Amino acid sequence: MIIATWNVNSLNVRMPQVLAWLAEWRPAILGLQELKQTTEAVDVEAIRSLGYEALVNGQKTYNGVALIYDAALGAPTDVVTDIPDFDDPQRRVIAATFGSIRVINVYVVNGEAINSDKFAYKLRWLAALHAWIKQERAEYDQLVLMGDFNIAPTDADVYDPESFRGQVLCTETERGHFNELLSLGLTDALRYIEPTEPNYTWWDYRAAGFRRDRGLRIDHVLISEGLRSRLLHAEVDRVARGWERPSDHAPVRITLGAD
DNA sequence: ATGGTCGCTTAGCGA
Repeated sequence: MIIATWNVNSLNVRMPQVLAWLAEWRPAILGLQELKQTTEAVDVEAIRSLGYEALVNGQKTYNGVALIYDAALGAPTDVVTDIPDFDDPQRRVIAATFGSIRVINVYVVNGEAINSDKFAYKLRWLAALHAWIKQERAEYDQLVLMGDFNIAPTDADVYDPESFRGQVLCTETERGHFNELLSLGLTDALRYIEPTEPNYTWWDYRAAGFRRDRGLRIDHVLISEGLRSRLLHAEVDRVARGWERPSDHAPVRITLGAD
């Protein structure tokens, strides 16, 4: 089974691509970020027409996340749309349990610049996420934490590490938060499968970033031990990033074998 | 060369 994450940068614009991608890859579960539309505005009927259902946590203009899942999986349980005990008007979280697998889909705060209020918000957000995931890890043996983390974990995940040194997405503080999540017993699936390839997931629209392969690996799929034993494959789908009118992010998908 | 391009909403912000 395939599980995937994709920052679509407006679901309104990207819905045709999402539908084409679902039809091509038939993932069991697809986490989306940056819907930029309200829950009510999402065209769930189009998703249903392909045999999928959707859990949506949207808002107007900014943020917004969804979990699209194969209807054959049946109804998910324990749906969560907020980090517990963390007051946040921004819609950045959707989690649900599908059979034995707990899936948490996040759109981590970008943070703008290291001296900004948004960066302070990012660090508070990551601390709250860690506390929550610690609890979830205790409760669920098979857990997926995926999404747009807005963190490049190491210099190997950056096309020009020197130019990004100490900059937002690449600070040691953010990388520390990412490593704290791994310390909860999670494995970076793409790094596990591909230890050395850069595997960028985001390229700036500006200055022909994709054509020149000036990218960062900031979208991740983290899996618990109970799923690492089932991990067969992990891959960045650069083809979708090359489509007409693309998102600035590529999908990341992992393949799990049978229990 | 210190910008560039998208998307949302309509001049400026967020990424």
